[in-house]
Amino acid sequence: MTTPRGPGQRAGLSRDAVLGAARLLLAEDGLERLTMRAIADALGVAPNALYSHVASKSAMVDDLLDGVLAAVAAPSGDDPATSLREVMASTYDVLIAHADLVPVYLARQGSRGPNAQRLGVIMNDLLGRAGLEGTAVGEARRVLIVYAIGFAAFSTPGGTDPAAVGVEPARANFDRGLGWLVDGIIGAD
Amino acid sequence: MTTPRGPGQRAGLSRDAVLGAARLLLAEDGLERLTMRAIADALGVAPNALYSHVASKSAMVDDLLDGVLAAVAAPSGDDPATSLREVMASTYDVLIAHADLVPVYLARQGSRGPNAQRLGVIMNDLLGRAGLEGTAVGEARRVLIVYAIGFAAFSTPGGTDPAAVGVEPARANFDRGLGWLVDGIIGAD
DNA sequence: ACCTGAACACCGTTCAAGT
DNA sequence: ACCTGAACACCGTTCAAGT
Repeated sequence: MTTPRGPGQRAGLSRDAVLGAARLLLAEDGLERLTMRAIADALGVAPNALYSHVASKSAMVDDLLDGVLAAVAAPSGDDPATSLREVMASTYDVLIAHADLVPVYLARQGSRGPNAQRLGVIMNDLLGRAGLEGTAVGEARRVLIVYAIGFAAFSTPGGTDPAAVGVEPARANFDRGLGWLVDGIIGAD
Repeated sequence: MTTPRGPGQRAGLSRDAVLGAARLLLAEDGLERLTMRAIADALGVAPNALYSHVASKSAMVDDLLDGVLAAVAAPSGDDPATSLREVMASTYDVLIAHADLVPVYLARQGSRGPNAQRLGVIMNDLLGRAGLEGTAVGEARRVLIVYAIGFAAFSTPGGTDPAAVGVEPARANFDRGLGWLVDGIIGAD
């Protein structure tokens, strides 16, 4: 019922509005339905109007990925091993809450955005306080990140997981493997 | 220069020919260029001709995924822990050799094909011989599978890996984390 | 600067033919 | 049964406008 816009008439769009619509669409319809045209539709604009606010779909998805990581809680306690388990478990929970994004995350080998960097610094600090030095820090960090994202990818509720036949809930399983890794990392120093 | 075919004239296509062309295209041009139309082009047929031999692109990719796993070597020795490390390392190597497929693998939560099943049986046997029982078997299996595929996803040569800054080669890193996991799995029984 | 209309170069897939 | 031509319902993105 609204009067259609002609060329040059503002729609009140913004970068945040585009990202918000994208997040909503992703949560409701999943990754396959996340198209520039669907986002534009949800915002009531022409598809190409989005390109005034985001450089490309790929760049937009990158921002979506890093934005998710903002919800990862920084650990609070003193013990590095406990904190390490906490931050990885929080990462896992956040990823699980955005299951559709996880394969994309893997495909792009993680994020390089501000939130990913923040988590990297936190992990480096914890690993250092746990006694690791030099290349061992990056090595352990990679193992932990790989494990958290990899496990999240295999814990999405939708799919029937071949590796999960007759297995306890994924979260308990995740914690168990995480414990093995953290013990190995700290013991192996 | 070849005489163009009309409708009804055979092109000598087969299911294996289609899969072979798909594999070649994937190895040469990567996943993004793996389109039904490109495969048809490589085979010199119309795009829809492929649908006489494969049900859909998705089913074809599933077959591609499982086919890759045929190259995973079955372990030979007697010690279950060593065999476990061997079969996971072989899986990792095979996945690395097909880096483009790894994110797809994650997105589909593994394969349910014959090769994936064969590996599952091998792992169950090894874990059983290592002393695991009941739910612990599936649990440990999932952790190992997740770790191998997840690590492979983060080890593709192309991308700049944020978790890999100042880190030793991926294979040595993989072996190290794998050792922690196998030790934890067997020690935790 | 922000938006539209139209277009370009693609996709996977289906359907009605032809042999 | 196997293949083609044509078409359908999509994609992301660009370019030349208009205000």
